[in-house]
Amino acid sequence: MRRLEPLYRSGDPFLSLYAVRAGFFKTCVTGESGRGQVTGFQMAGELLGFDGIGTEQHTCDAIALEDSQVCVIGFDHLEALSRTCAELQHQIHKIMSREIVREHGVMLLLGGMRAEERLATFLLNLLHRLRLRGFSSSSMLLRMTREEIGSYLGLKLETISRAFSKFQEDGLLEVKQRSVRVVDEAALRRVTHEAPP
Amino acid sequence: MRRLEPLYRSGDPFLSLYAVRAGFFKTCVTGESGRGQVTGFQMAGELLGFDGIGTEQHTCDAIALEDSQVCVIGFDHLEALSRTCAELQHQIHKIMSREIVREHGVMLLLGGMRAEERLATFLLNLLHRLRLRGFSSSSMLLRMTREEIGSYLGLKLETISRAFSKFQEDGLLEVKQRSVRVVDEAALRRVTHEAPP
DNA sequence: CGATGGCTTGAGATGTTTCAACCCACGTGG
DNA sequence: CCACGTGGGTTGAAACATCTCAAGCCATCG
Repeated sequence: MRRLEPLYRSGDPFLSLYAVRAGFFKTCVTGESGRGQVTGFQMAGELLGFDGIGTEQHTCDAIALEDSQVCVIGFDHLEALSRTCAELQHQIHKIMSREIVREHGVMLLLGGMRAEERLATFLLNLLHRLRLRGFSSSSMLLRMTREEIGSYLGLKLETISRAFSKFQEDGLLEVKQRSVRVVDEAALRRVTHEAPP
Repeated sequence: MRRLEPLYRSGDPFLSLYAVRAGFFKTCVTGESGRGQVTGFQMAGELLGFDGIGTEQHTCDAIALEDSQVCVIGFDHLEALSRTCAELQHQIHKIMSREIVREHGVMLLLGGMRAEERLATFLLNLLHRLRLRGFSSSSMLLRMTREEIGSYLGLKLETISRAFSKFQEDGLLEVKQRSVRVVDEAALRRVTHEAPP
């Protein structure tokens, strides 16, 4: 599928999970008040669609941020299969549990952290996930806009932009538009650890 | 179990889920930086412990906010059982999915709402859950402190206190310590809907 | 009855948002 | 091939919401 195309939208009937085979997605919810929020970014190897199981309808939008390929996993089929394979069954539970825990982390971030702390946490998380996939360098090409990062982190795009500039001034990053090189990873990590009393 | 006793703590090995039979709990995570955050409140009929499946260890603390009783559900047992009963299996998936969706809602709240909007949303959600349990009145007795509400909503206790006072002044609530009577539910709902552009 | 934990309220400090202007990179069509 | 339009990004100054600090109040319990 092509960039900016939706994989599914809030309200669509839930039939399948999707494994990202290649590409990059964002998921976003829209509240009653029309306000929207990015709830996550998904890259190759990650699963999408768990939000729909509870209500038989998807409750958020999944949008491709670059041309992508997904593997469709019929959920009925998956449930049937997992009844015959305890290992598979357990894996499903683990993946959903990890999603819950990941969101706890986001709540911690949204609930108490400063802008720079949020961005540093976000960048380190991205870096970590890229490394798990063998991109062991410290450079990355962001697939999302400042606005999308801001939405995810509960900040405005201007604030994200300022934080990037600050990190660059302080020699933690080299930022050229969407490309980010982590110059001083230890210092970036320190930013996420310093807690104001 | 008695008030303020932990049902489980972060780091405890994961063995079981817990169904709240009676009483009231909070769950809270603690980040690297020592910062803590309440991630949810659970009342009778709700399930606790899903955070532990992914890592075989609990990743947050569950604390009783009043004397409570839980039903322990061995997870191995539950998985075995659900392999023989598609209906049960599906229920488990649904419950976990709903937990994920609930957290999306909290992210929306933490990411973009104003203090009063957050508190109004929180109170309406509590009211809703109490009504599902047959407490159809518009009064409730809060089981948590202002500080715990604040932690959950990403605000300081003083801000919660001020928001309560404001709602009282405006005739939306009657607040006497922990007891809250919703006087104008429609107006409270309106507070949650007005979005600043 | 005094101590304690929880709650309220005020005033000033702080961090983020808002508004506005401007810049830059990229792609398109003349 | 260049000019221009557009979406995304940067930066500054002022407005705003929440936090911080501090003082005081109220209920509960030993």
